[in-house]
Amino acid sequence: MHEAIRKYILSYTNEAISDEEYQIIQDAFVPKKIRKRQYLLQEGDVCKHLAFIVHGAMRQYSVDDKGIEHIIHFGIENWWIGDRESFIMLTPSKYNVDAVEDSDVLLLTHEKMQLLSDKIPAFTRTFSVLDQRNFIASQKRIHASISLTAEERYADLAERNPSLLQRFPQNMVASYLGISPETLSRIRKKALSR
Amino acid sequence: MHEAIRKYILSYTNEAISDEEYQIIQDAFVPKKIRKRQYLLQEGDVCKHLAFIVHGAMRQYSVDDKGIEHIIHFGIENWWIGDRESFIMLTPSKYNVDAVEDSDVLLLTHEKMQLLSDKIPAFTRTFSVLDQRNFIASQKRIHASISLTAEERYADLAERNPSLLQRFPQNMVASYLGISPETLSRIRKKALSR
DNA sequence: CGAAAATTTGACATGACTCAACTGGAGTGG
DNA sequence: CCACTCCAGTTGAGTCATGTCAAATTTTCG
Repeated sequence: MHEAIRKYILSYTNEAISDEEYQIIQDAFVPKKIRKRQYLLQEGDVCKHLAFIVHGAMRQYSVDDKGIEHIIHFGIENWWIGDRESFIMLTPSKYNVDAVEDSDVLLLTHEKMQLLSDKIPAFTRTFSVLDQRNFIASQKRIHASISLTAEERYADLAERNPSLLQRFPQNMVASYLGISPETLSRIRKKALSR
Repeated sequence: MHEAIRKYILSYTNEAISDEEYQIIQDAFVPKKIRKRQYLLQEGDVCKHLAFIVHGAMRQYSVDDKGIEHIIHFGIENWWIGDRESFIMLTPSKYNVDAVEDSDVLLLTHEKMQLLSDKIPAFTRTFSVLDQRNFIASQKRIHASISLTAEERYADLAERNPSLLQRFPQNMVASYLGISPETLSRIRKKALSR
């Protein structure tokens, strides 16, 4: 299981990881199985762990006054999930995180993350690159949301992240795009006839 | 002018900066004046500098096929501006960055940034905190855009960032919120009568 | 197989956009 | 310093994209 995180870090930095370092990493990450529909984080709790998804599919979402879910983040293999705001600030989260498929994750607490950042340069670099990529991805998503129509946003997602469309049910994709399930259904129908 | 960046870094890390370090920092940042309407970055160019705004107001935006501008980022004193994607990936930018008021900025190239990251721990930490904050801010903006109405998004911005409303003309605020200037005008009128 | 959930479809409502006209203030040149 | 222009902002009318609600259909899964 821990092998996954090793490969992941190696994919971000081309310098080697020593056995000692690998040991530290192995101690820092706690493996956990999360069954479909089980929560990793519930609204109101402080997000104590970031989770590295080894296998499975998860989502981060809020629920509004009307009981409607708004998905702001999907996670599949080799992605991280968790509420960064709550994790860093130690404030109660406004979000829920749960599993959409049975998932295997590696949990990392804030303290362990500090530890890794201090002791393992390759890890520091990995996280800094990750932050940058996240920033860029967020920027793209914001741009899409203020400048594209629902239809264009769907096409954009289909092109950029086709795997998400296969992995998550359509109503969740609609929520992620910020449109109603009915609208997404109609958009897809229209897209087929091309 | 460089004093501003020193104060800025100190506000992010409570450890001191030595005179040598300060010298390195001073060498890394190139001051520049940018007049209102002048470009810092034009679509198609690679973003060679991130700019730290010492004084002034700037914006980052794209222009669509219909010639409509979509503002994805505002910058005022003590904020950074530039297209991170282009800056990091060295790809041509899809965005323009220009000054909304006469501005004083400090320019930082990618190489200088690497240099500072390597040599000055306080700087590394500053940037890592900054990335985290950016990530959190982006997350909030995405959440707002998929779950709130135009009216709620305006109220949200007015509460979170009132200074932007005073600094930037209304049509730009509308663009930033992803709504038409007319709609924003109506929303404000409605908000007044409360 | 049967119940529950997801998706599709239709009819209708509405928030936001577009286009156009009007208003007022800021900047410019004579 | 005034007259003129220009641009931002406002307002109104009509349209369109997307949402809402409800019913029908398909899929999933116990």
